[in-house]
Amino acid sequence: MAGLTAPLLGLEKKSLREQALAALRTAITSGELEPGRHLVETELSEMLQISRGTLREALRQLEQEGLLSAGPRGRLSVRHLDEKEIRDIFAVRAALESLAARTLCELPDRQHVTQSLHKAIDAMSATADGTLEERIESDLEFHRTLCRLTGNETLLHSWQSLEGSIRMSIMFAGREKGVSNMSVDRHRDIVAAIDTGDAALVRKTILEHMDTAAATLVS
Amino acid sequence: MAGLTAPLLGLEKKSLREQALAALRTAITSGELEPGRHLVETELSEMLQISRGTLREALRQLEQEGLLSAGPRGRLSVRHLDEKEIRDIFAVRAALESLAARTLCELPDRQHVTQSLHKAIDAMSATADGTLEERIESDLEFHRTLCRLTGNETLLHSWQSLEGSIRMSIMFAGREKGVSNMSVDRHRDIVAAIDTGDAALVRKTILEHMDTAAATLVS
DNA sequence: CGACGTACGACTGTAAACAGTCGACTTACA
DNA sequence: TGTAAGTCGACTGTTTACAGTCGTACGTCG
Repeated sequence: MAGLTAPLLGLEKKSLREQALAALRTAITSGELEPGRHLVETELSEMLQISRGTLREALRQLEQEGLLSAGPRGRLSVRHLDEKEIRDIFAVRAALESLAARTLCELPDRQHVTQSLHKAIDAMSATADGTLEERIESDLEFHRTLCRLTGNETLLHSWQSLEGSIRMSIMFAGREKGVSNMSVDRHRDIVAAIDTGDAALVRKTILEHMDTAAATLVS
Repeated sequence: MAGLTAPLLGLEKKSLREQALAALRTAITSGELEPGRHLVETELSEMLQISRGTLREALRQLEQEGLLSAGPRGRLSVRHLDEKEIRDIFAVRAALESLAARTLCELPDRQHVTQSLHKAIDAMSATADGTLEERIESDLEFHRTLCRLTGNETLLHSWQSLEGSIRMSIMFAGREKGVSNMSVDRHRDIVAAIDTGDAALVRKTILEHMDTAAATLVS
């Protein structure tokens, strides 16, 4: 019975709160709920067919993820990201992923690490001709894997807290700029650097990658 | 009428949710709610004299801050930190504060920055003979200020998301180890490094500071 | 004409009630 | 005696209802 993970676990029904959370995240990053838009609880709750109480729990979570900003009297609106904020987000992201990469260098079996990362890169190649959304997702998947492989749960959690903001940055700034910034080769460079085990090189590679990405979005 | 900020804003009553949040944070970090303890919503809500709905919103927030961990069926318990997790937390903290310090180096007016930081250090000196809690608070206040002064809201937010975990680490691991790790001098070194504007030096100083702190807690 | 007041509408804050699920304990039966 | 079915209690998930607050539009009085 061991090793039968995913398929059987399909029975576990996600709570409405989680479903609402996912739906709202998607709605926001897809632009269906445009930045600056005021969110009215009663409206949303009947759109999503859930009660306000349940909705509010999801909203709190989104608020803390930085996708929503609170105005006076608890008034929520979709966060608007200006160029400075995007730069700031990517600076934090760079710091986190830099830590991740450095940590991976010091791991005993880099074998498994680079193998997993190559798999993620292959997934990116597969979506290279897909929609913007698909390419963004596989790109983020790579970077999330980078953090997960460190085994540092706190690091992964911090990164995921930022993930929504990152996705928003790319989607909005990227729509006009015609982002092609998610090159597969760049990611191979990162893995190669990790493979060498040279922490300084890895750090440098990641920081450059982030700088490039951020510059593409705001320039 | 301009410039009359703080005193007049005293009227703003915090919502019950925020009060509950603060109360629970305190209860957890003070050890009143010991690690591993199961939290029962109905119990807490009547302890705090608030409804479950309001409480649940606060719990979601604490969950995301990493102070609570979710078991099966949404069962919440106070998170227990082992030594690896403490090291992981401090690694992320180091990455964030390293970014903060580096950013401060590149700021136009380091005058104002170092001035504010010296003020925070003075506050630390003032509580040097106080209780463990007081010293921890003034220590965290210094590091929070470090992040705030960068002007990078995302950085500050990420750091604050970690703050509860940091406080927990110090309180629990520190209780037995008799933490004296919050030396005022160490912090002066950091400010001095920032004052030089040498990013590499600053980074090194911060990382050493974090290493020392983490080592004190887990060794 | 302008300042003040007032009634109404729109939302959020908060509370209380209902429903479903899991575990523990008990009981019946082989 | 051991095992399976059944019942009870304890929680969480979710919904519905109520209260309070702020803005707005309109009306009144100076």
